[in-house]
Amino acid sequence: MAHQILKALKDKGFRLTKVRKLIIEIFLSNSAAPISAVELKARLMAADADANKTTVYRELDFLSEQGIVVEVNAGDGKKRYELNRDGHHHHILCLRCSAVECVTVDNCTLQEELKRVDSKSFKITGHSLNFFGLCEECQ
Amino acid sequence: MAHQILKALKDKGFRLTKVRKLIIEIFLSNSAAPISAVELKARLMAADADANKTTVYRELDFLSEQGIVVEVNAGDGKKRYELNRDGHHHHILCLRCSAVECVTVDNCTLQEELKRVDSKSFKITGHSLNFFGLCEECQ
DNA sequence: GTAGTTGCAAACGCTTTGCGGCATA
DNA sequence: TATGCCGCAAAGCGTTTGCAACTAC
Repeated sequence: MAHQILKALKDKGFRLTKVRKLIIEIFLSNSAAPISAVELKARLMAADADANKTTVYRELDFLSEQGIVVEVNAGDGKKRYELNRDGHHHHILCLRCSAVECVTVDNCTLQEELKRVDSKSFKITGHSLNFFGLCEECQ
Repeated sequence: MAHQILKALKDKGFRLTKVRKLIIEIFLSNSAAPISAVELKARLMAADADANKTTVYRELDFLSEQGIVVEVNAGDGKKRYELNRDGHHHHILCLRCSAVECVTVDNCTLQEELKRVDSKSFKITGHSLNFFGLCEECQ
């Protein structure tokens, strides 16, 4: 799993540093929810790989540019990232604790809306759907 | 139009200052797109009512608490606000210039998704749907 | 007069940048 | 060794807070 990503990076001439490998590993083993830079830094720390926050931000930027992760906007002022998986999905956000969860919507009914909206002057390339509410703990 | 809002505020014991009245006026005459604090400050300046940025932020907070405006998250790190109108609607965002437009979706088909999602541990109270793309000028 | 409101300055949280040094290939 | 990567410090941006002065009612 990780090998494909690592190999692809190496083939492009990028280096496989300790931090980079660990971050990719963390993303691979963290399918549940998008994580922020601060959270990622904490995870690295917990894994005995204390990386500077600048490095974390730069690495997230890098992985995003490489299409390995994608930015997820939770609307709480923090950027979050998750693995760039194939499946189109959306997110649920807790209004109190800002927890984020992924939701798989079997058959995204937004396609009709998209067509309707696209007739306007805007050229639509994508959409994001967020559900807001309270998670189990915060209810 | 404005009178109702102003009267309601006055009845609650809040004061109708020059800046507050002007901001409400600006929101009323600006149905097209949600605006940010910085944009609002610029509009005030243009109307010969130079308000401090702190005041602008506080006033937006206040109007939001009073339910007169609602926060709109464009995902560009800036909070935006629009009049709290009855109609449920969504937004289109330009990926290049961050312009925001409102879209009225006749019959929001998200209700089914909502029910499906609500069965999970999250207690869903709302949702936000944003379309991304390029506006006419940026294409 | 008394609360609600304002401006100023300073701080905040998250993110980015500049630069010298380090380490992967 | 050469380029990519790193940490540190500092700055950037949008936003918030503390405090004293002000003003609408």
